[in-house]
Amino acid sequence: MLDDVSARTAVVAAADRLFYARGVQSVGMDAVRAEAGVSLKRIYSLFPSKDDLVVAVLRHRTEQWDAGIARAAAGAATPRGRLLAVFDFLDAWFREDGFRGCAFINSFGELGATSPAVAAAVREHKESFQRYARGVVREAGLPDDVALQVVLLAEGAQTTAAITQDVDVARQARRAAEAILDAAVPATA
Amino acid sequence: MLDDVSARTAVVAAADRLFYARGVQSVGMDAVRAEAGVSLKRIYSLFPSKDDLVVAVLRHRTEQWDAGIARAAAGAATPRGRLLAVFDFLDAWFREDGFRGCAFINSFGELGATSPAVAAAVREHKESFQRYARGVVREAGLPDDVALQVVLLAEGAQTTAAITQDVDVARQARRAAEAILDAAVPATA
DNA sequence: TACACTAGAGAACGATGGTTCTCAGCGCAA
DNA sequence: TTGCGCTGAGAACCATCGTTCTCTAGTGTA
Repeated sequence: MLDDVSARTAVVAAADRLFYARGVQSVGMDAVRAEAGVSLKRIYSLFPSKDDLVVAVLRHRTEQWDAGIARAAAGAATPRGRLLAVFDFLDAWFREDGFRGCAFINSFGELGATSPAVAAAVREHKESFQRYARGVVREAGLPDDVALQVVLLAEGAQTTAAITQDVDVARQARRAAEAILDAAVPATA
Repeated sequence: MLDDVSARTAVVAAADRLFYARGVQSVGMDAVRAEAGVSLKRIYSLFPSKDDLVVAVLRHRTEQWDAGIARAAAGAATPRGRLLAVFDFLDAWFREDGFRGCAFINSFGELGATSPAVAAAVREHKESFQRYARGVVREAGLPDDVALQVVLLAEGAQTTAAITQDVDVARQARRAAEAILDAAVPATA
């Protein structure tokens, strides 16, 4: 028998896999039960409703995202390098089997209009990413606007890579980000 | 009584409004019937299945998108201006009531994994937009890569504007595009 | 008037979903 | 051993959905 923490973890991981691969509404709670190996009763004692489970999955994804970005940034010596590392992180992700775009964007499109909790979780995640970018941009001594511009490239890369399956997207996004950063540094070339 | 063409148009328009506002799976065919004022029997004689209706809605959106982009581009004298006009078009759109992101991205996230027809329609639309950008970029005498980079900004702007409701996104995307274009012109400042 | 045909309203159908309930089995305290 | 409480498996429940069917009313024609 699993303790609450392990059961919770198993359910979230299973739901994440299924929701990401097929979309939330295409996956029944029974499929989650089967994938997680945790009874429906238990799932509903851990999460009051499917909506709460979706939110838990998104929070879990936020943690993974943050960790991935941090790991990529750790290899860079400068703020500029840390910003561009985002695109190397994306590049590796886009090449993974089963990559299907940004789970937050997908969930927002599917449920944002009908579930305020999901919409809020998505917004929170995207705002947190923008805050992160802004922090690094400031370290680099560049204006805040640059952060949003780089973020736009990262977001666009995610949806475009998902839809077109073009494996080159992250590299192009990185080069565009370089151009934006170069243009933003006070003319000291 | 409506002839087939008018009925088709009414159904597509109604479905478009509902699907865009709430997501596809959250809208039943009965709601489409009520909104369009066309009987279920008629709808099913016009579209073999909901999936086909979704595809028809997407094709209709593609036409609207193309027309909007063309209209925006018509006011610009240079290829560079036509490229940047995309962001003015987006800016006006983002400010509309009920703006909820790109219908193609939303549909792809929701149905891309389960409906090959929807996935194909979305891919087609995005590829067509990339082709358009590539054409204008070539007119400007710039390398193809620039087109994809500008497209990434436009895509990122759409999802970010939808999620954060930040009204300034299109302007920032435009400025980033300017930086990319400037960086791409052979150094003749 | 009688008839054939069509279209719309909405009931019906079969499937599926989220959520709850039942029940049989197990561990454990006394 | 007896009985209590908890658990998992899955049936049950109720709503909803996509799709089809029925029935009624109206139209045009002879």
